[in-house]
Amino acid sequence: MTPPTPAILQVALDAPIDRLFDYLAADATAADIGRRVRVPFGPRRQVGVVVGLAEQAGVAAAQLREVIAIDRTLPALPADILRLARFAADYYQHPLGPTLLALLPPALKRQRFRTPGPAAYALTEAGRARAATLPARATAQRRLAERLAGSAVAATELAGLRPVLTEWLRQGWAAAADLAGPDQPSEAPPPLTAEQAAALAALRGEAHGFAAWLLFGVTGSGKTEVYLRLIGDVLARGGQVLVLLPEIHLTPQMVERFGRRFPGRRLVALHSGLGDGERLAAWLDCIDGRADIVLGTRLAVFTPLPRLALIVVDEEHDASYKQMEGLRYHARDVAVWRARAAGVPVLLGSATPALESWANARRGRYRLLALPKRAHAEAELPQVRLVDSRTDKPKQGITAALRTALAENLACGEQSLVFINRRGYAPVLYCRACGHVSSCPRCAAHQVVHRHRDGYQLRCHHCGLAARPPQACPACGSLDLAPAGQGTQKVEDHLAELFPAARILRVDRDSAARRGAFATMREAIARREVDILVGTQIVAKGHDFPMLTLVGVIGADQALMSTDFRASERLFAQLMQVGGRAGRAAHAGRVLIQTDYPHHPLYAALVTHDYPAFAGRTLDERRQADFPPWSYQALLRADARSMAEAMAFLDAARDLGAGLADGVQIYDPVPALMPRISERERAQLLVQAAGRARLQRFLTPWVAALRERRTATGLRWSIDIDPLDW
DNA sequence: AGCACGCCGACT
DNA sequence: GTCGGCGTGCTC
Repeated sequence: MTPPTPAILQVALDAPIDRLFDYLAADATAADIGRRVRVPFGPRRQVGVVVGLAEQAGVAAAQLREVIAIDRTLPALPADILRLARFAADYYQHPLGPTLLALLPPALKRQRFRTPGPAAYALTEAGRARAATLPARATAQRRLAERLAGSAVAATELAGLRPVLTEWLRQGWAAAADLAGPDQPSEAPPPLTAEQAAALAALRGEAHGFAAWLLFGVTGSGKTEVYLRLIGDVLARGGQVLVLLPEIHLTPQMVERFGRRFPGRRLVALHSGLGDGERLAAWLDCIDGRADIVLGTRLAVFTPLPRLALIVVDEEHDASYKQMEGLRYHARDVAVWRARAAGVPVLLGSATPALESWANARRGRYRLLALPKRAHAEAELPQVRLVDSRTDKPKQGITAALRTALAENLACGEQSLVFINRRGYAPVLYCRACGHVSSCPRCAAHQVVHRHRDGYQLRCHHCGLAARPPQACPACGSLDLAPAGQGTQKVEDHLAELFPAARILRVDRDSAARRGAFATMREAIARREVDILVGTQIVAKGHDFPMLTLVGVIGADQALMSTDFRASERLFAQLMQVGGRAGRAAHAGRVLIQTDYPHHPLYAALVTHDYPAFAGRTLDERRQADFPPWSYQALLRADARSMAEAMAFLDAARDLGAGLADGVQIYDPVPALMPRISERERAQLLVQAAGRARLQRFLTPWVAALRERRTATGLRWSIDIDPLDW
């Protein structure tokens, strides 16, 4: 009998090479596909994932090396996740290895195949007997026995008792256990409105098999309640549910709400704010099928879930679903693909759907469900008023109309929000003598004035460079320098002058930067310890502030001037959201928007809360210009020390693509909207086609050819499919 | 991405 | 005379 030929493993590695590597493994079987392996790679060792088994290697036998170890202690990545990764790698033109390794929890990318211990421990019967007869001097053992006396205890709470625990486990006095869910009754669901009931009935009618639903519901219409009801059905049938949320900030609130509704269910939060250990434990709960509900940010879309039966994407229009580097995926789109592959429904929810999704609903690819009214009958949509800032000239950014409204609200003891999407004190430092403005030495951007200790600091929002403000103008020597325009800090100062008795809180990335600061601020607001909030978009996203009855919007107009064709879509969504903060419960709300363009159709649609009108008009404009969603785009970006180098690469790329382009339009390379960041000159090349398939057929060979070429030193490039940012 | 190999300037 | 600059090429 001849010994069996050693199997050859095809391994995906975290190297920016779009290729698999073959290794010898004497005892490997098909069951190892999806498992982690440690392999020698050049002079180093690397962790990879087995993606296939072969009888023959693609390289000469002499080149083959043995795998060092196969990790058989952890579950292998299931086939559906391998397929999902392959789809994402192909579609987003990213090598498979880095794609696969990006979807593993960071703890699993490390060399040592350390398996995490059980999540919780409990006493065994023998342990209980032992505990009763412990001698008094066995203090550590007594402490352990006391901790474990009740129900199971989480491993993380047994720190310091580790050695004793190990001994007790060895003796069979303690054992791994499941953490018991809190033993409380589930919160009674609120009654449904007629619209919610209708949406739910439609969803329930087709709860099996793939379908993509767009749940279009105004803020406060109770989208979450629809999710919760549907999730309840799925859980009752034994399914797992994946819920995607745009921001880490939103997960604690949602986890709490889901936890109250489904107290006996295993709920797992998955986001980048977790420590490596917690993240691994959460991921293992998912892949092993213990988790019932997974709440997570975009990366959670790749989580293995053996019983997956429903995917929900909340605030589906949110741009934070798009990854901006590496594998530049859009979690909503990946979710739809995954749902189709898994044969389960996917529910996309938003008050202001992405125009891509709206168009998909109009084309019949997604089914539209609408919740046009607020859930509480008494809570009317906020009244939106435009303040003409050409006639009511703002002082320090605030018009008389807004000042009066703030004073009124303050007098009634109600909360107000002043929304200004500009961090810092003022957007620029300006020389009144010659007109010079502060600019970053490393970027093509202005330096923003920030308050700093007792004075000011100039900061670049692109590269982070901070500098002391000059005494005199660097251009003309004049001493007449002044911060120009408004930022959150200046508005905060000005409001403090206008309303000395008011308690003012600024909420922006700077003030919320410290870990937990945001939660602390949210609690202060909820306890009504704040009269006026000043904030950027960070406050606009999905937070309930029931006492808030007035929202003032400053400086919205600048988004109307943007060259980015998506700027107006973003502005509309942002203003709808921030307006939705006003008057959610029983209090009616008011929104005041200061603008020089009170007749602009975008604002007109806001006043009437008419997203469909806005979307319809904007889609028509996009169709005229042949922009997405009427076309599909890919953006090749390059950066180098000089613009000429970046452009030369893109010129060559364009020439390389010219022969491949079939039904694909390749535009000329142009400098990026932000042509210099951190002393790197940036340029880009747009490729566009009428259909996804056409674009893909072009991109695959083109990007492969680009990767083949050796690029000039110091030049970096990347490809972004369905780019959202210019 | 790392990391080694390889061919030209300023140092003990 | 070497130490080291980073250009170029490879990793089963």
